[in-house]
Amino acid sequence: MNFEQIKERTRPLINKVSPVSEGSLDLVNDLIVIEVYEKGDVFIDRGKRNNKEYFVYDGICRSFLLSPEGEEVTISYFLEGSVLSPNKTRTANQISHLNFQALTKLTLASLNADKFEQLMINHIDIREFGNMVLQNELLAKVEKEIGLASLNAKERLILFREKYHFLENLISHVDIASYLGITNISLSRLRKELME
Amino acid sequence: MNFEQIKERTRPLINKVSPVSEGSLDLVNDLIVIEVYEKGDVFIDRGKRNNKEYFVYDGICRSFLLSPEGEEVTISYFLEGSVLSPNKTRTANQISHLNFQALTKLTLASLNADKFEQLMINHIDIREFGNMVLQNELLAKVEKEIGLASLNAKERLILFREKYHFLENLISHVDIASYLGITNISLSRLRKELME
DNA sequence: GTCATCCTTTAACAAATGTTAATGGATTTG
DNA sequence: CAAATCCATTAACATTTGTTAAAGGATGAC
Repeated sequence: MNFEQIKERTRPLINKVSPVSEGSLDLVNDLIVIEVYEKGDVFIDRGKRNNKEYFVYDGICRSFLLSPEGEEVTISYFLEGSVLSPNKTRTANQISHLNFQALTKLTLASLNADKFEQLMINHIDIREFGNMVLQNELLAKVEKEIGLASLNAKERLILFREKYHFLENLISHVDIASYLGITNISLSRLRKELME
Repeated sequence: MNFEQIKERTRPLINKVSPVSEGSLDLVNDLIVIEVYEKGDVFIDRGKRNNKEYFVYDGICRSFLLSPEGEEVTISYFLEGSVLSPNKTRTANQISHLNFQALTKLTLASLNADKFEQLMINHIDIREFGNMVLQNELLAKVEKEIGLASLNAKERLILFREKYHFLENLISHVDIASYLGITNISLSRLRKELME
């Protein structure tokens, strides 16, 4: 992928969040390195060092963690054309506290997080973009939290479908169930119930 | 409260998160305005403008939202000596998407968020502090999310007690139950069960 | 001090969700 | 093509959690 191709992929992705000037777009694109992963690959490991920011060009991935019982809990899904959680929010001292896994063939743009932070400091539009990513991230978390705290599983599944309808036929139901906070058996029951 | 008194209150609060130089501490303290609220007061309203950062000097408060069914859901508790969620994470266009309520008599240090952001941009130690606040905020959310998604109510209550043991005799059980994602009747049952 | 109010507990029953195990379909491997 | 593997579904039963209603206890108003 050459610079122009990268630029044309990055532009709508950034502008969807918070538009930046052409010059700022160039500065961001200068940092981009393309990474490609296969379905199932874990590309960020909890406990390991990571100092990158990521844009999702193609494919779907998820963040997950192990519960105290050792089961994988899906925290978030990230779709094509979205921005991964900001580095600062998923690392401490550059050590990741989450795992990220490709759920399909995955093409990412990765950027050095320190250099991107410098761009944020020096350019108000890039800063605005970064802050918007952060806000959206938190908003999504609060929404999910409210769902988990105040809705039953059926209502959560209905909301999930509104937001991620296409995922249900694409992604393991075990993953989706852990995202919804239920077992995959319960998920299966609810799917049946909602078909009638 | 005079400048020196404010400074001596702010110093440990900030240093606990990420230490800053004496000069930076002065710059932060220059922005501080003291606010005092009574138990029950809602001091940030969802949908209303807010452009402040806050430190909790004394007392306890919570953030909450209304569920689709119109019930209050407690999102987080903030204790004495802690920093409220960063403005950027709880507002969009300066409009708050959360409510914040004093659960006891409450003394807050408030700071203009734009001026504080400028301090973050210009001073690396203040920026580190701000970023640490952000990280801690997200970490707490992810922890809670995992709890809600993978533990049953009894296990969540046990974790809550480890983290906030003193709150249980101080705060309405209705609030705590909504934080745990259960009804107050269930909470009462679990309390009894855990006493035996 | 008594009444009123608010909060917590308890009880009885209903509904939702979990657990374990078996089944069936789809996909991959050899 | 057959065997093996993985995943979703189903069933039966146990457990957890919710709902509604009533009762008890604490607190504050008058």
